[in-house]
Amino acid sequence: MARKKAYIEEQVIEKAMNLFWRNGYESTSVRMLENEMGINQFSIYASFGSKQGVFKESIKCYKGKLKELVNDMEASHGKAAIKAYFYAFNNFAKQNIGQGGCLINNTFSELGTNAPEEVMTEMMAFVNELKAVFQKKLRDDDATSSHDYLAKQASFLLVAIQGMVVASKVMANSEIENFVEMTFSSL
Amino acid sequence: MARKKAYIEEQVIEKAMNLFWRNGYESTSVRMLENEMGINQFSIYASFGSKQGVFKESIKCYKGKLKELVNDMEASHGKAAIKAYFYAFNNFAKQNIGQGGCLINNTFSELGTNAPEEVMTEMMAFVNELKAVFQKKLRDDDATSSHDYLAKQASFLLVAIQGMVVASKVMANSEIENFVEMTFSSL
DNA sequence: TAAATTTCTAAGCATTTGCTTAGTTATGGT
DNA sequence: ACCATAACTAAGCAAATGCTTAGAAATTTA
Repeated sequence: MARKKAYIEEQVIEKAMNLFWRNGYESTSVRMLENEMGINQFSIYASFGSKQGVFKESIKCYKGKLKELVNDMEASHGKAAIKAYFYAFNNFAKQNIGQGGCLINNTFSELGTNAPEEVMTEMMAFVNELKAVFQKKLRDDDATSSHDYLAKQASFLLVAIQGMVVASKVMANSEIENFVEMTFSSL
Repeated sequence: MARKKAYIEEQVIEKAMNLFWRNGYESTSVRMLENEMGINQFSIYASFGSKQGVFKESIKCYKGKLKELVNDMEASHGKAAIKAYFYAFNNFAKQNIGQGGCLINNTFSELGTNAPEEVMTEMMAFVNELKAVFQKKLRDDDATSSHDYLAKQASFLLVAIQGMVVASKVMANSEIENFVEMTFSSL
C-alpha cells in the first residue's frame, strides 16, 4: 500500500518561485532549489522532470499570485481600479529582496528568446490578459470613445506599469508614486 | 624590444559588450567571450583580470555608446530633444537580437544587488546624469516652473524610458510609438 | 507482519565553469 | 641574429552544474 505523499507540489513550487524571483533562473542551482523547497533532488526530478520544469511551474504559480491582484482590479471600477492595481502590484513586486521586481519582466530580460516556449506563452498570455482588463476598466469611465482609442490607452498603461516595476528597484518610492500620479493625471 | 600589442582593448571589449548585451552576464561563459573577442583566455585574464573585469569594462563601453546619444540630445533643444532621444534610444536598444534592450536595465534585472560595486556605481551615475539632462532640456521650454516641478517631470520621463525599453522587447513598435507620443503629449 | 509505494541518502556521472600554468610562437627593435 | 616581450596553444585544476542510479528508510494499508 502506497505511502502518502509527504509534500504538496504547490507548496514546494511556491518556495521555488520565490527563489527564482530573488535570484533569476541561471543563478539558481538545483542544489539551491533543493534547500529552498525542502525536498531532495531525486524528488524534484521525479515530480517536475527538470530544473526547467520547476521553473515553468514557478511562472504559473507567480501568474496565480498576480491573478489575485487582477481579480481585485476587476472587482473595482474604472481608472481608479487600474491605478489601485499599479500600487498593489508595486507593493507585491517589492516583497522580495535581491532581484525582486516582476518575475515575468525579469524572465523576459534574462532569458529573452531563449525562454522555453511554454514559459513565453504563459507570460505573453498574462500580458495580453492584463491589457484586456485595463481596456475594460477604461471603458467603465468612457462609454463613447472608440475601441481603438481605448486599446491605445491600455497599451500605454501596459508599458507604463513595466517601467514602474523596473524603476522601483533603483528609484525612490516617492519618484514611483510621482510617476503613477502623473501617468493617471494625463489620461 | 617588446612586441606591439596585437589587439586593441577597446575593440575587444566592444565585442564582449555585445555578447553580454545579447546573453546577459551568467549565460555568457569565458569560453564564449574568447570566441567573440577573438583573443585567448590567457589574454583575457592578463588584460582584464577576470570575467567580472571584462563585464565592468563592457558596461563602461556601453555607457560610452549611450553618451553619444545623450550628446545628441544635449545639442538639441527642449522637450523635442528628449523625445528624439527616446526614439534614438529605442533604435539603439534594438540593435541586438536575443536579450537586447538596455544593458544597464538588463544588468539591474539580472544581477540586482549582487552586481559589483563598480558596476552599480557606473549604472547609477548614468541614470542620474540622464535625469539631469532631461531636467535641463525641460527647462529650455519652461523658464518659470520650479526646480522641484521639473525634477518630477524628469523623474517621470526616466521611469517612462525604462518602461519603453523593457516593453519594446515584447510589444509591437506601433505600441511603443503610441506610448512615446502619449507620454510627451501629457507634458 | 508483510507488501507496496514514496521519499530519502549517498554517490556518482559528464559537462561546464572561471581561472592558472608552462611552453611555444610571433614580432619588433637593436 | 639576438633579445625581450606579447600573445598563443594546450593542458590542467577545483568547483559547480544538471541530472541519474541504487539501495535504504519511512509510511500506510491489509
